[in-house]
Amino acid sequence: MKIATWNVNSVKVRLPRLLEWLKEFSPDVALLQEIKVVDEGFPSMEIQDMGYNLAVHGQKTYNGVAILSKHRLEDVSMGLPGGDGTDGQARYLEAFTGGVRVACIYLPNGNPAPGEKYDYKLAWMDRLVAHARDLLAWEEVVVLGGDYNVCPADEDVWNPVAFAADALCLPPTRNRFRQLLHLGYTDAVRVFHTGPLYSYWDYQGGAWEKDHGLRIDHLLLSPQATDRVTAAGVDRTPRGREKPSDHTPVWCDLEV
DNA sequence: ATGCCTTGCGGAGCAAGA
Repeated sequence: MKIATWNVNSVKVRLPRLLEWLKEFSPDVALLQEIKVVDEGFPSMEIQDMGYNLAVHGQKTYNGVAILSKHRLEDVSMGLPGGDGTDGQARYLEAFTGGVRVACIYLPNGNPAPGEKYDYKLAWMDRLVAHARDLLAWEEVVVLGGDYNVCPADEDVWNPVAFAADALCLPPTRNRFRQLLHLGYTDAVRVFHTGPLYSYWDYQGGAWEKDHGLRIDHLLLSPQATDRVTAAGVDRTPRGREKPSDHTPVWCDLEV
């Protein structure tokens, strides 16, 4: 079962890229972030025609997440628990599909740090850690995938010195990501690959051509999912195409 | 030091991204 995450940076603009990638890569489950549309604006027809069921948690202009699955989507819930209903940003969507519980995460960027935005990021991460802990009690095959806006280690940054004070790399950010690992979640890509590996390249300054990237998109696996993972990686192909997203898909294969 | 690019919104030039 192939599960992939991709920050598409506007599902409307990226629709041709998305459709060709779905056809070529044919993931069983696709977790999309930054769709930047309200639910009614989502290109449901085109995607359903390719054999996918949909769960959409949209928002006007910013954010927005969606889950695409070839399997039935059950137990769909919008929003990260613990927000007291005050979280107006569409950044979290969860569902059970094909025997796997999947979360689609668009974690706040947090820049500039320090500041209100960074405080929001850290608070959001604390809520994620708490929810991730709760999920473990069910002993399910869980995949927490998405744009984490976290570079877990220096090897995930093309220039660690330049990014040392960035919200994606600051110690409080990395500490919270590490809490997820300490709970028992596994960074799928790092099971199979060592060394520098990126999932995002800035549009500016020819970052893609110079391979000036960051690894900020992740698939975290519960112990039950880790037992079943057979492969994982980054699919760089979509980033090199016409009108690309600045992110590229990250995927894993589970034997379920 | 700043902008570099891309998006949405709205119909110019910001805000936001990372």
